[in-house]
Amino acid sequence: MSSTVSVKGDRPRTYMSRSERRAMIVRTAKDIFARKGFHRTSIEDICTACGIAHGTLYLHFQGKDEIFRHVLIHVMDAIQEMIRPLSSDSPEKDNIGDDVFNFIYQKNLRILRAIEKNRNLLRIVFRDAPGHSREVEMMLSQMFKVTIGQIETEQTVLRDMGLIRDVDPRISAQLVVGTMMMVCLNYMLKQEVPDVEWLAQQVTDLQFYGYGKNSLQEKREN
Amino acid sequence: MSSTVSVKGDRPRTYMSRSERRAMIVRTAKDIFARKGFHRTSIEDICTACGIAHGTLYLHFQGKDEIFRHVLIHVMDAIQEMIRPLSSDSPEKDNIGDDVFNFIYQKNLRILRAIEKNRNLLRIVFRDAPGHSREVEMMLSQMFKVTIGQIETEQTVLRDMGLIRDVDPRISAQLVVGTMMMVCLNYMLKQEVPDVEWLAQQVTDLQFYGYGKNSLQEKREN
Amino acid sequence: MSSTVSVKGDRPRTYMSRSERRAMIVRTAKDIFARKGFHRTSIEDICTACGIAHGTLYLHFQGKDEIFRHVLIHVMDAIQEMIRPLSSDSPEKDNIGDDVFNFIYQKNLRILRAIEKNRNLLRIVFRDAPGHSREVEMMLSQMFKVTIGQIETEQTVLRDMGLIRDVDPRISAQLVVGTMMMVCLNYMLKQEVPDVEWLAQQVTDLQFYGYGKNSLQEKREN
Amino acid sequence: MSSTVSVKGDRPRTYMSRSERRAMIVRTAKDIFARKGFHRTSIEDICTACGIAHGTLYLHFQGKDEIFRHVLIHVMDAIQEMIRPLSSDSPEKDNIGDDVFNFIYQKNLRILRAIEKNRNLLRIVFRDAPGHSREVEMMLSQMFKVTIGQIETEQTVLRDMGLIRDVDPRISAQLVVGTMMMVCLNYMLKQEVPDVEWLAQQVTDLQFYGYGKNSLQEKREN
DNA sequence: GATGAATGAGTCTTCATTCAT
DNA sequence: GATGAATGAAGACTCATTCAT
Repeated sequence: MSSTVSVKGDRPRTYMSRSERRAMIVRTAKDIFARKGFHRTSIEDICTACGIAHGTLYLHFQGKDEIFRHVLIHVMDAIQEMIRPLSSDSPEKDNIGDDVFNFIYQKNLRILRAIEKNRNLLRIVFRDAPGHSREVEMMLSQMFKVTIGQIETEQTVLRDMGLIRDVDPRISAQLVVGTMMMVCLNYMLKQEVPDVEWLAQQVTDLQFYGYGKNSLQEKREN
Repeated sequence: MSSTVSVKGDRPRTYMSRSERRAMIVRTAKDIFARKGFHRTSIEDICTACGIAHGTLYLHFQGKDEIFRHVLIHVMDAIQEMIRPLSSDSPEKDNIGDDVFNFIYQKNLRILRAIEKNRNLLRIVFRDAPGHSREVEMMLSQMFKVTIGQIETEQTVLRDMGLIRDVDPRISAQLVVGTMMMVCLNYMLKQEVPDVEWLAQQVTDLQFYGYGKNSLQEKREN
Repeated sequence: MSSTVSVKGDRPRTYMSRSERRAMIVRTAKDIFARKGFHRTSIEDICTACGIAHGTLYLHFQGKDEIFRHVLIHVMDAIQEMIRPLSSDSPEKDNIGDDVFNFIYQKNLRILRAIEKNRNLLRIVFRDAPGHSREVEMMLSQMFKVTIGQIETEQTVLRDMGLIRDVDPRISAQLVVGTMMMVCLNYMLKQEVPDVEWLAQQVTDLQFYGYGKNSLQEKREN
Repeated sequence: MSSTVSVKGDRPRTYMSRSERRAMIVRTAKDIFARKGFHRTSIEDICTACGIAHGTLYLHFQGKDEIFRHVLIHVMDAIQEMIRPLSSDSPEKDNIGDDVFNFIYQKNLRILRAIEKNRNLLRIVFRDAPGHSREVEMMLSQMFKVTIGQIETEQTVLRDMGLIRDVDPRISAQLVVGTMMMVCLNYMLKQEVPDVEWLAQQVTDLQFYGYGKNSLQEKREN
C-alpha cells in the first residue's frame, strides 16, 4: 500500500537478458521436474534453485504450466534428435550395403545409449506429461505421432529399397517404438541396467527375425 | 444388503456393511479417476458421486491415496487377467498343436480386445500412477515385473516345447509388452482405432517373423 | 501430501448452521468494510474478525467479491427501507390533510435521521461500490434507479392529489435524492453534524418553496 | 521540446524536460484512470501508454499515489472552473438585471454541459477518489468544501442583492451541488442522457420555485 | 536521464483431512 | 455409522517499487 516502506534487497540481484533468464529457468526447472516430478515441484522450489524471486519467474513465464510446456519441448526435441530417421535422400542410404541387420543394430544401439543417458528426462515425458492439461496432452500426442511417423518413414524407405519385408510400416514402427519405450520404462522403474550392446543385439535380432521358429535365421543356425 | 433410513437431514442416510461401502467407493472412484484423472478428482467429487458425506469416506479409507491404491489394484488385477500366461502345466498346452502362430494370434487378439474395451481404466495406470507416491511407484514397478514375468514364462514354455526360437525370453517379453503398450497409448490418445483383428494379425506376424527379409514367411509368399 | 501429519485444531472450533454462518460472515464483513473500506480489507481481516479459518469462509462464499455483493444487498435494503414511498393506495395518504409541508418535513426528518445513524454503512455504497466489478456497478445503478423511482412515484401521487405543483416528477426526485446524498456525503467527509430537525426544516423549505424571491412563502412572510 | 534519440534498445529513447514529462504522464494517466479506474490501472499500463520505462516514471513521481493526486488536482481544477462563482465585485453582477431566473438558468446550463462533456473525468472523482488514502480523502473533502463554499458565496451575493429569498445559503448550496451530483451520477451510470437545455430548465425551475403548490410561479400559470 | 530486469510482501484460493453433533 | 461444517497448511500469482547498467 501507499505507506509500505519495506526495505528490499535481501538478496543480491543477478541481472540477465530476457532470453538468458528464460533459458536458465527452463534448464533449472527441467532438472527439478526430472528429479521430483511436476506435482511435487513448487514455484518456490524453482525460484530457489534459480536464485531468483517469485516475481522474476512470472516476469518471464505466465505460470508453472507454461514453464512445464517449455521444458517438455526441450525434452521432446532431444527425443526427436535420438531417432532422427533415414530420409529417402540421405547419403547414409548408400552406406547400408548388404548388411541391413547391422545398420539397424547401429541405430538401435544409438537410441538405447541415448535412453540410458537421458532416463531422467524421459521421466518428465512418461511420468508428468500424461494427465496434464489439454495442451500438454496435444503435445504428447503430437510427439508420438511424429516419432512413430519418423520410424515409419524409415521403414518405408528400407522396404522400398527391398531391404526389409513388405510389412505395414505403421505397425512395424509401433512395434519398434513400443519396444524402446518398454526398455526405457525398465530403466526408469527398476535400476536394472543391462549391457547396452548386448541389449541392442537382442532387440535387433527380435525385430528383424521375430521369435518364430520358421525364420531363415533359425534355418541358418541349424 | 443396504438399507435407506430417513433422518432429519438433506439426504436420507444409507446404511451399508463395511465391505459393501468400501467396494462401492472404490468402484465409484475408479470411474471418476478414469474420466478426470487423479489430480483433477477431489474427495468432494467422490463423495458426491457416492452419495455420502466427507466424514463417511474417512471411516472406510485413510485418505485419497489409499483409495487410489485400491483402485489401482483393481485395475492391475484386470490387466493381469488379460494376459494370463500359459503355465507349463496348463491343459491349453496340448491344444496348441502345430499352429503356434494361430495360438499366439488368438492370445494377441484377446489382449487387444481387452485393451480396446478397458482403455479408460488403462488411463489410470499410464496417466495417474506414474509420478505418484513412492508406494504407488512400487506397485507399478511390481505390475510391470509380474506382467513381463508372465509373458516371459510363456515364452519359456513355448521355447521349451520347441515351438519358438531360442531367444532371450525376457527381451522377447519386453518386446511383446512394449508393443501392446504402444497400441494401448495409441488408443488412449485416440489417434487411430483400427480393426482389431487386422491389428492382431499384423502384430503377430511381426512378432513371429520380424520385418527382416530372410524369414521363411517371406520365402513362402514367393 | 500423503505424508502430512500436521496436527490441526489450534483454534477451538465453533459450529454453526450454514445459514447462521453466512449471516454472521456478512454481518462482520459489513462492519469491517464500513470501517476500513473494501480494498484495505483482506480476507484475513474478515476471517480473524469472524474467528474462523480461511477455508471456512470459502465454504460459504465464492470469494471476497461475493461477500461484498451480499453486504451491499444488505445495505441497499436498509436504504430502501429508509425511503419507503407513499404508494397510491397507502392509508397514510389520508393523513396528509392540508399540511403537505409537514408531511414532507416528517419524511425528510426520518430519512436524515436514518442517514445520520447509518453513515458508516452508506460509506460502503459511496466509497467502495463505485469502480467495483461490472456486477456491482449494475447493482448500484439498479439501486439508484429504484430509489429515484420510489421518490418519483411519491411525487406523482402527491401531484395527482393536487398537493404539489405539476413539475416533472423524475427531475424532482433527482433533486430530492441528490440533496440527501449531498447531506450524506457531508456527514461522511467532515464530521460536522448539525441539528437534524433544523436541517430537515431547511431542506424541506427549499424543496418546497425554492430559493426564488417570488414564492408565496415569501409573500406570506412579508 | 522533446527529442528522440536512437539507442541500442527496443525502443528509441525520448528525452523531455522534467516538466514536459511530468505533464505528459499526468495527462496520460488521467485518461487511463478515467477509462479503467484507479485499481484496475497498473503502473505498467501507464508506462506503456506513455512509451516510457518503469524506472523513468519513478524519476518524476514518488509512486502511483502521487500520480493519482496530481490527476485529481487536474480534475478538481476543471470542476472548480465549471462552477466559478459570481463574486461580489464581479462585472457580471450588473448583467443580471431583473431576470435572476435566466441568470441561474444560464449558469446551470453551463455546468450541465460541462458535466456531460467531462463525465469520464468526473468518474475519477466519484469512483476512485473515495476510499483512497487519508491524503486523497482530505483533497476530496476540501474540494467539496470549496465547491459548496463557492455556490454559497454566490447565493449570499444574490441574497444580499435582494434577488433571492433569505434562505440559509449553506443548505441552499448543498441542494444545488447535490442536484448536480445526482445528474452527474446519472450520466455516469448512463441511465439516461436527456436534452441538456430542457434539463437545465427543469432544474432551475425546481431550485427557484420548489415543487410546493403555493409558489407564485404556480399562481402566474393560472 | 532512461532503461527494464529484479524484487518480495501481500493476497487470494484450494482441498485433503478432522471432529463435534 | 453417518454427517457436514470447520480447519489451515500449502501453493499460485500480482504489482508497486528498486537499482545496476
